[in-house]
Amino acid sequence: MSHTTGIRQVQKQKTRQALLDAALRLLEHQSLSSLGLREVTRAVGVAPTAFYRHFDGTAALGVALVEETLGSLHGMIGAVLAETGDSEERLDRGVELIARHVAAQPAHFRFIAREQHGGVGPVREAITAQLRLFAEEVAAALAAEPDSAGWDPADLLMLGGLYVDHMVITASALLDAGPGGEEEVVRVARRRLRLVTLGRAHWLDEAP
Amino acid sequence: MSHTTGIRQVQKQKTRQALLDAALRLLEHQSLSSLGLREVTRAVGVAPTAFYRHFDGTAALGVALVEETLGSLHGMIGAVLAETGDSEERLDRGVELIARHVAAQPAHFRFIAREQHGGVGPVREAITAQLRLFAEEVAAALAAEPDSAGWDPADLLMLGGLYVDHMVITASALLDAGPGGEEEVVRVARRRLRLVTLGRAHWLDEAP
DNA sequence: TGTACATCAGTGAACGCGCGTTCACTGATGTAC
DNA sequence: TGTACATCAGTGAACGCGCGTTCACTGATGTAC
Repeated sequence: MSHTTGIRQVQKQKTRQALLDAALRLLEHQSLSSLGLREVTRAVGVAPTAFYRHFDGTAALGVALVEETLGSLHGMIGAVLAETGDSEERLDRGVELIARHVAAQPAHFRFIAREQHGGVGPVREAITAQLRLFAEEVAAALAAEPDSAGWDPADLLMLGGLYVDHMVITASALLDAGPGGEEEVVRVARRRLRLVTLGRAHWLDEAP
Repeated sequence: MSHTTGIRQVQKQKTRQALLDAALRLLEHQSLSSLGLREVTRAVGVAPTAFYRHFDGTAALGVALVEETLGSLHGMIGAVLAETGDSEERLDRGVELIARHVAAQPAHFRFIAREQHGGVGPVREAITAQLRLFAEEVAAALAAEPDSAGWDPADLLMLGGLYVDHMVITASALLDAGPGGEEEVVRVARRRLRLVTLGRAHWLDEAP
């Protein structure tokens, strides 16, 4: 049986986390494909070779960062959308939730936006898979609403994907906006969401 | 007075274009920040030092690629949107226009999607500026339609930006989809656009 | 048209540098008895 | 509890390699007269 609280495991975990943190900081101003293994270990203060005790290479570290950023978010968006209140209130809360998360972990979301279409295949695939999961969660939350009666499940997934893509775009726009421009970004993001919600309300008006 | 058709200028232009073409091909599987100057000159078959006769560095080459990709597209989208026919027809044509362009120049659009949030500042800024121009052009085209009577110009720009972001997302999705998945991507993209158009039709229903 | 000089796109050698990866190692932590 | 051995996270030297950039150059093209 393995001790999960042994000094060794704790120390190893600490070093691993230090590597992730240092990499994330370095990735604020460059992309993963140009991040050097030695750059990361130098920032942490360990020998370059120590890196291999934790990751196969920088691509594997990138995949771990994807998990760290998006893994903890599952369920949160669905929870907000499942709250009571009218549509407008809920989407306002959704935008605020995203704004809060982005503000709390800006570097994480910068990384996701940057690597979503970046040059490192495994990382790109990990992000795509996570965002697909979010789209499905949002679709499931939407399906539970009375407004969604009569909707094709594929169209609900389409809508979920639209919300998720909007989330990523908003996060990225918030990061690109200076400290002063954030309010404007949030304002436009809300109006975009309202337009989508209006379209949703009239989706079944025409023949399918 | 400078001869613009001199043998020298023609040859220089050819080499410059060869550098751009080679770089674009190399960028299909990596991002600009990891692209090496020597890699590009090697692919073209000139000495590494020849690169400096044309570009300050790979960042400057990236900015030139942005211009090459998006510079020629101005006006085209606005022209499609300004055509006669109902909204649905026009947006179908818009999606087809994008699909055709992406299919015709896949590497160019891969590059734009990849570097839109990439690690090279000047390139990111060039792409943002070009996309902003597109959003304004779309907004201007929309403003000319009877449907847009009573719309706040800022909201029209919001809508234009929504269409442009959707264009980029669709282009990227088309590239990520295998040869078989393209139809599904186009189908979903059309439904997303229809939903946005529905929202647009009911935008003025509520009090502003 | 012919000649003499100027321009400048592309060359090739050379440089110092940081990279990723290998390897045998060390010494603290963990385990068996 | 104490001892003897096993594990394994982190070390540090070493390697070959390709990188970006510099520099003085070459020779075809361009220009002046």
